[in-house]
Amino acid sequence: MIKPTLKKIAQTLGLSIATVSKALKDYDDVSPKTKAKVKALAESLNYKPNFLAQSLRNQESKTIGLVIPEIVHHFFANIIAGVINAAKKKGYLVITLQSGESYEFEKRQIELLLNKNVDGILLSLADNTVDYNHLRKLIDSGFPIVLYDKISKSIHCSKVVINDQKAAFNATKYLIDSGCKRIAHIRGPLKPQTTIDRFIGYKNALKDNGIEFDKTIVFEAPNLSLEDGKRIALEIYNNHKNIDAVFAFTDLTATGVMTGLQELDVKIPKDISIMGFSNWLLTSITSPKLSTVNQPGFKMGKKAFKLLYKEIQYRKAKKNVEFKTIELPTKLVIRDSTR
Amino acid sequence: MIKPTLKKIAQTLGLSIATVSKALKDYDDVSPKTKAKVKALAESLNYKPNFLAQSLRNQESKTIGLVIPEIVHHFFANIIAGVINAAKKKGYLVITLQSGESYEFEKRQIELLLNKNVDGILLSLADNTVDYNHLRKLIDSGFPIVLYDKISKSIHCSKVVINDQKAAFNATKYLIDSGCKRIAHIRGPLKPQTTIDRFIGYKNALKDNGIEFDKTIVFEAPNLSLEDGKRIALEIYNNHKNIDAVFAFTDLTATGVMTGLQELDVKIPKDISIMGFSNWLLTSITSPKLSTVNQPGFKMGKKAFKLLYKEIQYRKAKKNVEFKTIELPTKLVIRDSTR
DNA sequence: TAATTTATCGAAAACGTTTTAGATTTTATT
DNA sequence: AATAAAATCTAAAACGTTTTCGATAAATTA
Repeated sequence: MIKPTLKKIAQTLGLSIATVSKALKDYDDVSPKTKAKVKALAESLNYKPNFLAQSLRNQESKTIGLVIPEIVHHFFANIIAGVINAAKKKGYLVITLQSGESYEFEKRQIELLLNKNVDGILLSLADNTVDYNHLRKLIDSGFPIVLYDKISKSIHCSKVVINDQKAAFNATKYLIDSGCKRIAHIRGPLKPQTTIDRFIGYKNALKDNGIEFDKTIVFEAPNLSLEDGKRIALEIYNNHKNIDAVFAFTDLTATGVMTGLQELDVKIPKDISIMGFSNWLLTSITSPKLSTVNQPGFKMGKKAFKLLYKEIQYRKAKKNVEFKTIELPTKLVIRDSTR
Repeated sequence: MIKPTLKKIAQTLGLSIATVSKALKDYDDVSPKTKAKVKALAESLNYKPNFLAQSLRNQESKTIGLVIPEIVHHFFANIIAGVINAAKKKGYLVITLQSGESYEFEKRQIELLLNKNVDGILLSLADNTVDYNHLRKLIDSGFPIVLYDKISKSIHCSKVVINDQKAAFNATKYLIDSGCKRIAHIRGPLKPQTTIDRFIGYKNALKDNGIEFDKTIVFEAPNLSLEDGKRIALEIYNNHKNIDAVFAFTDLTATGVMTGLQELDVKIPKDISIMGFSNWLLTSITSPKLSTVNQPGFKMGKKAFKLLYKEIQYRKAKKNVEFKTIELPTKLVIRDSTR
């Protein structure tokens, strides 16, 4: 009923706590006989070391913190799953916290995690985070942090990202190669690096193919919502009749544009090609099915944990850690919303 | 740089650790003057008590475990968000684990959480869990557990659910009231109570309205996937031409049926009405938009935590806890896939 | 002034583990 | 048989708290 401890085992066996502890960990200054006795009793009592005591003594909690902008989000949910999956394999547990895309929350959540003595933190920057001093201090103090997805180039630490520029370049190039000449782009919230990079990729693809960049057909979707997309659809229909393709920052907005245009009797992809980004579940449900760029969330979560784990190990061994940035490959997924 | 402790504060102030500890907690056997001194120094050093030490001493970790069948799932992601949100308000952190709908995993995850000294566990049963002894033992030992969504009536503990029977009854009744006479049902995996209850609700609605139950138009979707739905669409088209409505266990399968039928040139909702369940994001993206039953995931997560929290408090105070089952209301969401 | 009460502090045990350093016993060596 | 070496064990400190209980000092009462 009551949880067995080293003390109890020691008492019933007439040994010291130290010997019991060492017996269970196969120290070689414990005789085979006592080892056997101790292990047998521990087994029969179903002894499990008290984690809190271990953590306190060893100064490591075998727990990491994961702060996520939005949990209810296909991509981020995949990341959570990937992190938990990889962590479990190394005996780590994951405390998940939501930043809600707010800088203030982000700061508070990190503090919470630090007070909880997590061994490391996985973080994706909130959209409106622009002051990185809280992070820099932490990193300088030697605390293991790995940034994933929404990173900042000005923070010096390990990161896991996709190559947004390249992905956007390829997506745009596909549209061009399929015959589109006037390609609109829908940007996300302005601050994140992802927004900037996809925009650059888009522009580069235009330039490389001799298409002049026109800022009047770059729209903004601050909420990345379906409604944002519908609003932009109307805008396109009313003021930019000659647009023949839309490359959107994310699938949901792309879907909004597509359905919005369809309601105005625009034919997809005959009149306008639509390209999304992320490869959410919904892309295979829209009609026509949405072409998009696959963003490997699960894998990103796994890689991010692995990087963090390595850093934790290095710190423990007092070895020098050198920061690394892992770039995960994306893949163009062509379905039926593009020519 | 290095984390301040009670010891350090005590040393620099020439006090004992005990006094410092008590000063910070406003014990009344500490003079106002020393209280002020201690608090001032603690503040300036940004002292935060070591959580592990507190937990070990107080025998509570202020952490709960959340085991979820599938993280990448609109409904469950909402639950995670709800739990984390409610937990944060009470100073609790959440360790999330995935059971992957496997009984074996479920058992192992619970053990993991127990070893981690969580103060309580929130659990949704894996689809193939049929042996509840591991849970019963835990509950009998007085460990706080709250079951949510996928529960078992034979486990005696607190629960948070929706009234699946009633929800299914209302959904089916809506189809009947709108003129449908031959209504198919798509069941989920057979074991979970939710599958059973929605099936009962469906049957009851038929009976109450003088429609004979016909088991040949009850289909099974073991994976609750889009493909399951498409397969069933074909089956309906080939062998059950007179079906004029489908009530599916979940939105994704409903969408599969709908698109499958549309590919066979069946008109939705003119020829066949489609009703889903859960109100996922995708319901407003399908064409036509899917009618469904709203299942309040976020709220369910919140309520589940609150119930667990209460139980933890009661246990600590050694008060008697009486188990409670909270039934959350669902709502019929009528869109365009039903007449 | 002596006795009593009250205010203020600190020593120490406890939570359950890990690990160092030393103690004790056993075995091997001469 | 005496000594050295090896094998096996334990005491104790440490991780950082919390809390009980006793000690001391100050204030009050008689």
